[in-house]
Parts: sequence; structure tokens; C-alpha cells
Amino acid sequence: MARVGLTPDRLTEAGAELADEVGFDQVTVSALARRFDVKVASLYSHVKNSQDLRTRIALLALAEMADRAAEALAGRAGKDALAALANVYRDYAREHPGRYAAAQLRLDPQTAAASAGVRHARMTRALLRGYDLTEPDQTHAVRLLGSVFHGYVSLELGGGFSHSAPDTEETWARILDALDTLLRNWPAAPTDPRG
Amino acid sequence: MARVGLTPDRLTEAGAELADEVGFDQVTVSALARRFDVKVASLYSHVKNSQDLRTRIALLALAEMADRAAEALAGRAGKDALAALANVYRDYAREHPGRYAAAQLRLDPQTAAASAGVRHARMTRALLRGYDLTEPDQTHAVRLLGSVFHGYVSLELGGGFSHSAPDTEETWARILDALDTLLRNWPAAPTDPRG
DNA sequence: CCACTTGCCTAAAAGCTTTAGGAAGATGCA
DNA sequence: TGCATCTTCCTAAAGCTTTTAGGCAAGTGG
Repeated sequence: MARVGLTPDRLTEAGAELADEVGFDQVTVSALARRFDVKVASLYSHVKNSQDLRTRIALLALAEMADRAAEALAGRAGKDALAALANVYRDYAREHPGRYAAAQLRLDPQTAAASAGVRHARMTRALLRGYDLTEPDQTHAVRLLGSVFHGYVSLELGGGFSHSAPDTEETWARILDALDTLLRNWPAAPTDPRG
Repeated sequence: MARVGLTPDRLTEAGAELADEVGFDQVTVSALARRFDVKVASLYSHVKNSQDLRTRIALLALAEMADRAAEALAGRAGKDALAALANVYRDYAREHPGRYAAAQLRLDPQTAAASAGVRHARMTRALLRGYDLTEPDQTHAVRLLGSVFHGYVSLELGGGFSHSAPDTEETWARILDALDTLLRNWPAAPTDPRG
């Protein structure tokens, strides 16, 4: 009785909040039921199982980040755009660590293809149009940017850079500088080992 | 009866193998007990709890990677050393995905300080002595390398680069090239926004 | 050979996941 | 309004994991 009004979307949203509060791997069907003050089994009418719930949270996070990225990129080009996109990821991870962790969830190919992940790839490619890269190199650059953004954000979030002296703000700025320089002078052909 | 000869080290090693086979997050005290054909409670004499087990696996992975890195760096400098170190991480992650995942486990500061993590940091710094970087920049470069290595490896491992056209081998080579170039011409001061 | 330590065991409580089937609230149609 | 139906949430129950407490037997040392 006293229907609470559960829906897959409400559960996903609440699951995302829970993830940000206690960590993505602590998101459990039980915890979510507790949060709605409802019996555990009730959730299984709205969500297939635990994995399904986690996948939905991942998709939500990817979509939210893509929305932010699209807004940040609008009207920007070159280094401005680079910094804007990079900051979207970093800021999102800081504001929503659980959601960010969710976005790293390995999705099966079909789900991934239907996710906002493809928007991310497209936006990174769009950003690179501000630099002079032809096709094979553009893909390499997309992958480099993805690696740096994800690697930096996850190391920073995991405390990998704590305690050390120059603050991470400074490092972040310098890395964006470096990436911009690199993209503007992308080393052409595979260089000879004895360069 | 029939003592199996459990020790913390044997459990850790077996846990690492299990992680590589079924994924780090599937490493459970129960599964490990099954593997030794022993009752679950028996493991609790050797390992404090589930978290303790996971931490031990993480420390093992960090140490193994550090050993490989030390060997790979011996006698190398410059781009050779850069590629050698980078490949240690990439190869380790491919050979031991579960252990690599374990190495990302967030450790509490004390444990982290006593781990092989500090050797990794030292080796990256040593590698950078082959390039001309003075102190604040050196730290920035350490963080950049850490980000790229970790980011690339984890995206590649997670299938983030699958399906696309230029193969990842090629991209990896180009990224190492790019990093080498970047480190040799590290952009000096914070550049002006309108560079 | 006896005392002691250690290693693995049984037992049990507590939490999470998932399925099956029931009952009350909402909805739709006459 | 009245009744059938569907939906939402519930109880019950089985299975798995974690963790603690206490017991017996296998090695170890004197």
C-alpha cells in the first residue's frame, strides 16, 4: 500500500545519488530499497537485476557528461575548446565521483553503441577539427586525449597526486598547455628510432 | 585434517590468479576457499577480511610491476627508457588484467606510503632525468606520464578503443613518439591565452 | 610422551540477490 | 457507479557471501 511511485528512472537517479555518496561499488539493490523505504523485492519490478541498475546509472552518467560537454563546446574552438572539454570531465568527476566511476563500467557492445559514449567520441573529433590533423592521426589524437583526460581525472580522484608539492590545479593547466602545443605540432610520420 | 598449508602469501598469490581469471571484483573469500578446497572460515586465520585480501593483492601487483619496471629501465635512457617503462605497464595489464585492476585499489595513506607505489614514482622521475626538466616541471611531467599510461592502458583494457580503424599498436607507438617530442620541447612558462 | 600451538573445522548470525506468488490500490470501460 | 484488470508493492523463501566463536586434531618442543 501507500505507493511510493517507483519507476526505472527514479531508481536510476536515486542510485546515482547513492553512488556519489557512498561509492559506485556500494550501490546495492538493498540500499536503494532502504532509501525509498520499500521492500527489496519491490525494486525488481522496475529493474531487471543489480547489473541492470548499475548499467542504467552508467548510461545516465555518460549522458549527463555528454550534455555538459556539448554545452561547453558550443561556440569554442582551439585551445578554448580543449580546455572546456577537459574541464567538463574533471569537474564532473569531482562533483559526482560515484557517477564518474559508473561511467567506467564496461558495457557490452550493443549497449555501448546505443549510449552517449558515441557522442563523446564525436565531440572529441569535432574539437580536433580546430587543429590540422588528417585521418589516421586524428584517431590517434582522439585516443590520446581520451587517455589523458581519463587517466588524469581518475588518478587525481583516487588521491594519486595528493601530498606532493605543486598543486594539481597548476599541473592541470600545464598539461592542457602541453596538449595544445602537441596538437598544433603533431609529429608527422613514425620517426626513426635514432631520431 | 589434511593440512593444506595456507599462508597469507599463498592466499594472496592465488587471489591474484583468481583476479586474472574472473576479474578483481569477483575475488571473494568464498571463491578462494573453494579453490583451495577448504572451508571459508579457515581463511580468516590468515587474512583479516575481504578488504585485507584485496589490499594484499594490490600490493603484490604494485610490487610485480615495479620489479618489471626496474628491470626494463636498467641501462636505458631517453625515448628507449620511456617506451620501456610504458610497455611494462601495458604488457602487465594485458597479461594480468585482474592484478592491474587490483593495483588501482585506493589504499589508505600509510599503506600507500609503504607500498611499491613510491618506487614507481621514483622510477618515473629517474626516467625524466634523460630530459631537461627542472623541478616544478618535472612533477608536472611525472603526472602527465602517469595519466597517459594509466588512462591509455585502462581504456584499451576496457575495450574503449575496440572496433575502430587504426589499430591500437599504431596509436600506442604514435603516442610514445608524441610524449617523447613533448618532453624534449616542454613548453616553458604558462603561455598567454592568445598565444 | 605430554603440553602446547596452530590449522582447519562446525555452527551460526547477518546481509545481499533473486524468484514466486498474493493482496491492495489505480485504471478503464460499461 | 461498478466491475474487471493491471500495476505496485508485499511476504516468503532459497542461495550465496562475510564474519565471529568455539572445537578437535595435526604438528612442534621439551
